[in-house]
Amino acid sequence: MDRKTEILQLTTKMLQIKGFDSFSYSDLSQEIGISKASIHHHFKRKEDLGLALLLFIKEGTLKRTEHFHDLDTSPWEKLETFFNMNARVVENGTKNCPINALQANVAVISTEMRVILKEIVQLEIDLITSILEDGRKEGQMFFKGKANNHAALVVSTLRGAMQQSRTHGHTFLNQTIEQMKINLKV
Amino acid sequence: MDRKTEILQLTTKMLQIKGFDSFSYSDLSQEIGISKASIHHHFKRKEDLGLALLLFIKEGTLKRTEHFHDLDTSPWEKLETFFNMNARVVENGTKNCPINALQANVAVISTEMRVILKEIVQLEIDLITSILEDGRKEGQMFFKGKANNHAALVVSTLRGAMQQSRTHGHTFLNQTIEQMKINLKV
DNA sequence: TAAGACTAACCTACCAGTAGGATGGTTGTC
DNA sequence: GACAACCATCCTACTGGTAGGTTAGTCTTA
Repeated sequence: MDRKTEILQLTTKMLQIKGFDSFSYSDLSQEIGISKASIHHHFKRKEDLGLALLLFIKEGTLKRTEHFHDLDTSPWEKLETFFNMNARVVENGTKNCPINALQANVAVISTEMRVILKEIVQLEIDLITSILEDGRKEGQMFFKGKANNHAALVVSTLRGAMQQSRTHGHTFLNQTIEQMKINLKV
Repeated sequence: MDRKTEILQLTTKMLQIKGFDSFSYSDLSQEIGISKASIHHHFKRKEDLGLALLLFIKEGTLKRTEHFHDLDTSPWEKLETFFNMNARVVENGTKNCPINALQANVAVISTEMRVILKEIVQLEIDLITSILEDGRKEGQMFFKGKANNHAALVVSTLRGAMQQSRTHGHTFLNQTIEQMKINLKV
């Protein structure tokens, strides 16, 4: 793995634990074991690092989204996979969801970063929209109103529960996901 | 209004805009128009300020919760008041919900702060639980499973949507609240 | 030999926090 | 009423430390 990717992965971790404004180039350099100036060599300014991070996350989200479309499983299985993937991110309790972390820090990140952040969230909403549409079409899922609106609700709930789990523990997240599933049953 | 309260109110605002680690005593002193040392006089360390802030927020939440119990309105009206109150907090788009901000910063706040933060969230869940129970008992609301679990879901959704509205705008929050209300209709 | 990766040493700006003192109002005592 | 003791509030000036960022130069590899 190249250094740039290594830095981006560590940055993701730092973002999840501390937030964008609360980790430093010094933190990164110490953990990786190279000098602070070396991090600056790869990402001149923290703003550049932030932008690269967002593109890194977006790429990952895009790949996962495409993977979902290729899957030959039922809407229910897809939805559950999506929930499990997200639950795993905050599993050990110390890490926040990167999207949540960035949205909380919206005031201290650049406009460019904000644009990509919005695109990432939209990718997820679109994915859930198509899963919900398929689920309803096949008579496996039930919900009122437009699929798009309900997808926005599902993503909001998941993100909110991931955040609440930081104080209320991981079982809180699992219970909330369970309740969402109960609500979607026909 | 005394200085201490003035500082706490400004701290709440700063927390909402920047996050707990990203505003400084210097920020506070400049906005209020007294010296940095004077802020330290009132709150010796930032940790003390943080703790006082949590107690300040908890007191406010407690008062509001009690106010709800005294209200002689329908469960639906209560729920709507609760939603509107929260929506107003993030209305102009620059401010985050303080609870969200603190949960995102859980790693950089003290254990004492975390305990109170959890209590505040629990107060809200308990309030919504009783509103939902009343609503179902009176045949005005419909939801599956336990009221407590659905309340956790409602609070998570609201907090999540408040956070998402930072990138997706205020209409996103309104639509999500609307979808929640649709789901609760009999 | 040229480019990429890396480094020590440094810069300025800002951070939380402290020392020591000025101001002005309140309270107790004669 | 006058004086002293006090106390909350505020100030200037400072500390040690860390932030993001720069410079000028070395090492390594294709």
